[in-house]
Amino acid sequence: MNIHSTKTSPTQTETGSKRELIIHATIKLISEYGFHGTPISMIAQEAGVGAGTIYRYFKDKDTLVLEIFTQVNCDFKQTLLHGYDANQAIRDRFIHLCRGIFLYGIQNPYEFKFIEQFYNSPYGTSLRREKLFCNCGDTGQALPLEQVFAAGQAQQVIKELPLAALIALAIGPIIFLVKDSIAGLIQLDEATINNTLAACWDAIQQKTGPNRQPVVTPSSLSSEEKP
Amino acid sequence: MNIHSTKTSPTQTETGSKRELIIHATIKLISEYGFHGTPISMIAQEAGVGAGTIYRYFKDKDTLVLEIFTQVNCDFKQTLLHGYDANQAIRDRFIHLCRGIFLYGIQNPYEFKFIEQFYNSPYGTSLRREKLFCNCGDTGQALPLEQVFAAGQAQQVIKELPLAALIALAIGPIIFLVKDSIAGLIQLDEATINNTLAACWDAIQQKTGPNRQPVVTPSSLSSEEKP
Amino acid sequence: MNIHSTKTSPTQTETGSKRELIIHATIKLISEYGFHGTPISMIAQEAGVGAGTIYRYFKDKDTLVLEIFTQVNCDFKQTLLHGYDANQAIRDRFIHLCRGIFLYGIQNPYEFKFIEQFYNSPYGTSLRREKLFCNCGDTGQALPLEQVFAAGQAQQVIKELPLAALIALAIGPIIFLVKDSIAGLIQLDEATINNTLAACWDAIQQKTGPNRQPVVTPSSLSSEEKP
Amino acid sequence: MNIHSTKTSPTQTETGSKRELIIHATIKLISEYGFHGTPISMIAQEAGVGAGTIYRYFKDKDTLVLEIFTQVNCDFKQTLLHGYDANQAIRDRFIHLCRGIFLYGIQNPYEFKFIEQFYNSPYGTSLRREKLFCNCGDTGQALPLEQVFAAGQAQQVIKELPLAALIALAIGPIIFLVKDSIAGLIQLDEATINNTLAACWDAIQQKTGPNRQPVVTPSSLSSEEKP
DNA sequence: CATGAATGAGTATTCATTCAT
DNA sequence: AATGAATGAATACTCATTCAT
Repeated sequence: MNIHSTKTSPTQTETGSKRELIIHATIKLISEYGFHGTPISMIAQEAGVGAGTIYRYFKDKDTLVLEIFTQVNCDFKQTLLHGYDANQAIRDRFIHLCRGIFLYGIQNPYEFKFIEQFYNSPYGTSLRREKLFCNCGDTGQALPLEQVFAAGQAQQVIKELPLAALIALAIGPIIFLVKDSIAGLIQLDEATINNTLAACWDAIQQKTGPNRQPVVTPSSLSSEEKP
Repeated sequence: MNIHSTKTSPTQTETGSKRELIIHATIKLISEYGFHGTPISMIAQEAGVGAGTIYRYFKDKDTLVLEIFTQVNCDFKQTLLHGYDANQAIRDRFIHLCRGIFLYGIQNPYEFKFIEQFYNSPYGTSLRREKLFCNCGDTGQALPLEQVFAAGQAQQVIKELPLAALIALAIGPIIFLVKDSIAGLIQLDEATINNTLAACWDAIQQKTGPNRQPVVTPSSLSSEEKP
Repeated sequence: MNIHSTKTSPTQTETGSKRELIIHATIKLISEYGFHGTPISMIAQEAGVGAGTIYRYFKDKDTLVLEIFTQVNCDFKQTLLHGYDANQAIRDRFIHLCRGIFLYGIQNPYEFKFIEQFYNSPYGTSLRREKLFCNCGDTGQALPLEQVFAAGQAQQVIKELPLAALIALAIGPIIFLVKDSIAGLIQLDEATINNTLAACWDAIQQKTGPNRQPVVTPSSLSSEEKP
Repeated sequence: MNIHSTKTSPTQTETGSKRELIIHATIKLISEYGFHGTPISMIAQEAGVGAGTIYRYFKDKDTLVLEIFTQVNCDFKQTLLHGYDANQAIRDRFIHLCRGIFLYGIQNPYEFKFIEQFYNSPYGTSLRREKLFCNCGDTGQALPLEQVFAAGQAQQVIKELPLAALIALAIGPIIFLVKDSIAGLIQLDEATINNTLAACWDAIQQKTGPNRQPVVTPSSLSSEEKP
């Protein structure tokens, strides 16, 4: 399951070994230097294979990255679903999925940054983050986090916000924090993760009590001032 | 500082001189394709100038981008501080700053994505997002959002989370949503903005009432259980 | 006569002033960096004029250099003839001309190196050093040094060597030494100059005494060894 | 050191591998046009290789030229020492070394001019011609020609002139003549070479007989006359 | 006349891709 | 299958030359 543990033996009898080496090298380097900042020759060197060899496994550089993204993204999604129980309470399901993102990012920093790089590139403009949780085999059914939100709204435990906003409130802070963590700006201990997850829940949960507070809105989108 | 004397020339497209044309083209293209994905020749074409002309205004490509970033980032920060009153309530100040990010992103999509690209590039690894709100002239004092958080924690209206986490909870969702908005995935009306801002506040505010709920933590970072 | 002494006044009323400034700058820079290593812009800056101005005085860069060479070379030749008396003894005439080269090189290092640069460039391949002493207005008559050599051979005071060889023996050492002097590798005092000139004369003079010595010539041009 | 294994391949032009082709082309073109006057593309074309290929063998243009110079200069020096016997008479040793320069220049015109170009370029300003005869492996001991001069002066067969002057008198004419020869201005037969070498010896040898003649020196370097 | 901003052809260098071994 | 030498198109940058002011 862990991609990095493939180093079984020094001999190259392992089927697909080279392919894996190439994939690892690509993820690592592109996560750091980006698509255009990572020459094929660098990938070949990091992978310990000849440059020409890469073209035996992938048609060209674009295909290489696209295929790797598909695979990594799929792994990522499946990781999230591991231990997921659709019958749990809304909040538990929410926390489960979001914690999964946290953990995945911390444990797979290269893959995490690779995915981010991809979404920030022209490639990722069409595909969008909303599809982050699309099913791998693509059965077409609604995605887990969306299901949670929909169910939560039906039960009136989650705010009546557009889906995109809910996703942003849930995922935005996590991506942000994981990046900082990978950059070494913060050491994410379990307490911080838990508290942050709880805070994310606070952001989206429908509050019932009297401490709701309206937002003052000085109509700032339009440039004309009110008298 | 401006090479051209900005005299309003008879021709009409002349608005802002070649330097401005180059800057605009650079922001637009790099915001979409990134630094390495944007050749100088492409910038020249988009700006409608000769490639050599760019080098009359900027020493090299690096300088071009760095100078533009400095300027754009400065504009951005000053926009945020416009109308900001440090004597207002914590929540109001928080909402003011965060709304500013929203509005800036919506009104200046290229600049917004350009800043994002920059922070995600090797350039931006040292500079970090935490410094997003640093002062332009750099008086050295604590940054506005950090001040709000510090003051809020002192007043016990903001959660006791690490600064990085608070920033993530505040800014993460906004960046995420603005990107989706720029990508055309969501139409951000004022209600959505306001509600999202309120939700961000919910994420960081210290709750006092009885509806606090602990997070179940299945100790997922380390494999060994704590007794 | 000295080109460098044109700095009469700071005001630019001096007719032809700009032209002279350009010529000075060109000689200085090309003597140091060579033709391809000296951009027009650098010449303009050194001369303190606009780049476009150079094209008011010279058609293009090639013409600029060619014209300057012609002028400098002419000045050089005329300098050599200053005080020259065709009625003096062969040796005196020889020494006079050769000393002139020495002095010219030491007093006009930029011009000297400029001429050298020119001869080492593709330009100078057609023109050749044999024409170093050609007449300025080109009256077609034999050149001074050649006349000296011819007269000397007629009087049997100069060796029966090809003209090119005599010129090489006379001028080669001087050029070599002046270059070293300009490079700061040797301080040329008058004694050294005089002694070197005397040595040059020794090289070409027809020896009459018994201390003539044949050269052992192991036929080295062809690769086959003698048995 | 040689990338290619120099195996004699079936094709015929393959002599010397791409690296050699590049080196030859570089020497030929730079000897004619100089460093700045010789684009990489021209070298590639002359060598019959792709421009990119050059960079497989040399880091950049500077390295290309520097490496070639080192090699050519080393070859040159070793050629001079071939058959050299430090126990011979001063004059014989002198003639041997100087003849070597002659022959090398005639047989390797491109290499000869390449070396000249190099010494006349900004590169060669630090390295100087005086080091022309430095040892390849650089044992640090005095250079052959200098040794000859020193020994000759000790034996009072060579004039008491500064070393630089002696070198100039010895080498200057040869370089001059070889250049003319390469330019096709003179056909150097063995007699001319031998006689020129003898003349060079005449220039530096300490004369003992009565035909020494003082030089009239009209104090030309400084304007003030000595009393 | 003088200028220097503007330009595009030209230069050094890199890199995705191919192909002979 | 695997390699990496070879390539040329593409990229950043320079510079001779022009021309509007």
